[in-house]
Amino acid sequence: MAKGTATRERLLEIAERSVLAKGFGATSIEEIIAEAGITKSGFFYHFRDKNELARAMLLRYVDANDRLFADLFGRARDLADGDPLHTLLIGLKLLAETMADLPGGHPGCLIASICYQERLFDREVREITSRSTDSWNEFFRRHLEAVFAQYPPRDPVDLEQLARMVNCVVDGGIIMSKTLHRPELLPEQILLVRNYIKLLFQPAVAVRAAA
Amino acid sequence: MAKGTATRERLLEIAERSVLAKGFGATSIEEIIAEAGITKSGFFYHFRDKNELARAMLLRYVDANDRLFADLFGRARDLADGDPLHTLLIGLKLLAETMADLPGGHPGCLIASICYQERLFDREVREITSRSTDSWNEFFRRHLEAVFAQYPPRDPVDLEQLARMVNCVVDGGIIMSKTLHRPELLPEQILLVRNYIKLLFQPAVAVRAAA
DNA sequence: TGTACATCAGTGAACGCGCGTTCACTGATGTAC
DNA sequence: TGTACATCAGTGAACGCGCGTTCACTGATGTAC
Repeated sequence: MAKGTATRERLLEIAERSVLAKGFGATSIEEIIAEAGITKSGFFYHFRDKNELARAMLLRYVDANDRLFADLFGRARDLADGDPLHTLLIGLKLLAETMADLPGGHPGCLIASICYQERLFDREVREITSRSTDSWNEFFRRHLEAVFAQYPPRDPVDLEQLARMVNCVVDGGIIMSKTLHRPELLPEQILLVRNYIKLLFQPAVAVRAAA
Repeated sequence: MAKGTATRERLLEIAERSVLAKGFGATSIEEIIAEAGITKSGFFYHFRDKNELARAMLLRYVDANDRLFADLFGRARDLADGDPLHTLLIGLKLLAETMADLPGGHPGCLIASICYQERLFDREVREITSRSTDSWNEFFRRHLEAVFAQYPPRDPVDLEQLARMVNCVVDGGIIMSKTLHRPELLPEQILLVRNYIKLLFQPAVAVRAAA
């Protein structure tokens, strides 16, 4: 990695931590560069202005999340031998375990942070947040549709709503974990929405046969 | 209402709107007083400093929410003739309807906003957020325990976790509604977690008898 | 292999502006006697 | 009922500090010929 790229990456990482702890408006360039050990002009060599920092930080966050999801659910599919219900259930379990293993708990969701400070950002940043939320909803909807094709639900259910519920529970779980300083609540909630999906789609016979 | 009390209330209302739109750090006293039409010194007559504004704003928000919940679930109990499952299901339906009726969608949850800017607040403010979250969790847990006493769940379930799930779904639903500019997603998600509770506790026989 | 030039990754100093906070003061209303 | 005083709900001016941004400059590395 080139020298400049490494510095830029460090700036983004410091900025993300600070934004999740104090918000974008209260995160000053001054403190970012203090921690990074460069001067203010060095910062402006990498980013035209503060909004470009926001954009770059957000893209980095979304990308990391996309890769994590693809990795976890790719491994889940391998483990499930292609069965869609098992893939989804194993994927959610892996997600819960990953969240449980984060030292100090989940640091926070940048999308949620930005949503509570939307006035501070330009249209482009806000569009990235809604596009990536849509894409995560789509991700779970596709998984649920594959499940639905093979497993009739025991209750009528809208798959789009259920897909959104997974993301809502994750975002809400992060907030509750942070507010109560109880990191275990996020994985707990992920496993709970997983239980709902299991209850909806897993045939009662299979449960008894497996037990 | 005395003159000063009305001004103070107006300041808190303006501050809350601004904090939910831009965050506490980016909400300046200057713009609050501009909208309220008083001078900066007038502001400092009502609040010793910015942290006292935060405290007062948060207490006002928590209090309004407590009263809303008490009102909705009080009406629900009347309508349900004391049956705990019906009380909870009707209460959640009333909650969803209330959220659906908010013009322009839910403005945001102050607790969530503060959680994404915790470094900006003193210990007292952070303690209020965690105490009120605990009390809302308790509120749903008590309702669920009353249900559990009369309706055996079709699946083993931890009532504390389920109580937390309701609050997680609400907080996550608010974020998704705000991010995607789709106010209908919040009531949709409340009804979905209501469906989970219904599926868990409502006896299959009763469903058919009622139909 | 040496030279000229371009690009990269910054430095250092200065800017104007808005921010939170303080202080001395004031006119209107309430209260004691 | 009048007077003295206290409290309420502010005004107006000033403060120092930190913020985001700009600008001219620089030493190290890469590239063309």
